[in-house]
Amino acid sequence: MPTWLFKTEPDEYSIDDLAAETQGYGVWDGIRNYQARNFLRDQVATGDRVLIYHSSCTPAAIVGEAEVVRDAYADQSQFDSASKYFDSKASMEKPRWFSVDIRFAEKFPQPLPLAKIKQTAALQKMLLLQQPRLSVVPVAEAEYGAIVELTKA
DNA sequence: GCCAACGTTGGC
DNA sequence: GCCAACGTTGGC
Repeated sequence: MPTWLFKTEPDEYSIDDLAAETQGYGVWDGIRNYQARNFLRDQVATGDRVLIYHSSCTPAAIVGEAEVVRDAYADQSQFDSASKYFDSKASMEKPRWFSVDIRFAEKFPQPLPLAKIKQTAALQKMLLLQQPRLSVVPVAEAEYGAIVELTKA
């Protein structure tokens, strides 16, 4: 199964918020970047693993894992004029943005901070480092394995 | 809060 | 289709 890394600002929506979802899954919406959108829409699929990354906080870190439970569908927030994610150029017929649903899997005993990722030889080629502003990023199998090792207690 | 990097918008 | 201006991301 492919693995992804999704970024979120914990002040907005943290892995704890995901774990606390009473419906058993969280709606991953609000992605407003075309490259990230294309990954979500075209490649992210039910069953894929998702590493959850907390950004804009101290320390920025990979904090846990989730699983995709619903393939991409139109992000409802683009149609909501009251939402900060509203997009006047999007229509029901032609949605511009997509969301997926994910289910909390686990919180790592030891989060993996960005500084540590930068120091780890096996993780130097992570797209996370190459394209620091992308919020949905594929993770290579070997990288995933290295990350799992580093997040064990 | 600063600022570098980079994505988006819009006039021409 | 170029490119300047502007906005956003995100680490520090």
